[in-house]
Amino acid sequence: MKLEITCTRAEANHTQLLNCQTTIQNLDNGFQQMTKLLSIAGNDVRLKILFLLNMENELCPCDIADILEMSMPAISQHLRKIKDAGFIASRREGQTLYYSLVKSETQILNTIFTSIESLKKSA
Amino acid sequence: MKLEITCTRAEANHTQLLNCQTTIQNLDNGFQQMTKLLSIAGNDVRLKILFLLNMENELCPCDIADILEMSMPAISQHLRKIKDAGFIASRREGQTLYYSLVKSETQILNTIFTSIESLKKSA
DNA sequence: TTATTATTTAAGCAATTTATTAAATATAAA
DNA sequence: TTTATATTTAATAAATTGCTTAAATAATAA
Repeated sequence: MKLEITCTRAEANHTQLLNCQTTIQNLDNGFQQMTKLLSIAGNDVRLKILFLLNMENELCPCDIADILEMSMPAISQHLRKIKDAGFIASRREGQTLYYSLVKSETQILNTIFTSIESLKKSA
Repeated sequence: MKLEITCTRAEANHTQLLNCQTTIQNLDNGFQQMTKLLSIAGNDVRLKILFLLNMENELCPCDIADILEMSMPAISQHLRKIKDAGFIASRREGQTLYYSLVKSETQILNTIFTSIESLKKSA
């Protein structure tokens, strides 16, 4: 495992830096998966969609569009992105599609939702 | 609080939708702050920087550039973005700037870091 | 079949992101 | 003062994001 040192300050501990590099590389899978979740949730609209699905169990695109006062295509495209990432699933009932959280993939979101609620207090 | 209903399906419970809208609006401050954190952390490079700062307590831009094998300006611009958001701080020691996490603002990240580490197992 | 409703998809576009390269600061050393 | 090192800033440019509008599906109702 190579480590190109560009910084010449004495304090730079090459062993420390190499160790950091190894750790980051070993956790590559974790970083990839977590970045996927956070980049999905790191958008105002999508975070609200995820929160709402957690709160209401399932909602159709139309409900979400009404609640967030946004257009259907805008919501639909966010839903598609979240679904492609595997964090929500849909079931059809007639013309209506119901979206819901894939619980096994979204455990970390519970911490985030709780935190959002607690941030209210300090407002 | 108005609610424009665009969906005509019978199951759509207007009270439920209005309640959702109220909840989302009441938590506006929480959503804003959480979106800020998640949009910062929802980038591969920045998530790794935050993880490294948590692991090593403080690092200079040069260390981070070496570890992640990226250019100094690229790292510097990520650091600036994280710092502008208030999640890291810096102290100067001669020519070197040391960056570290602002603990009070990054508690939620601990859950995320733990999760990254545990995702390794299932790889 | 035709019309209506729920939803998605596609095309286009403005705004944002993230890297690169080159130039500017800031501190320390010769 | 001149030079070197650590870092930031600025100017681009390519890629991505997230909306809009219009068209395409899919299921239901008339």
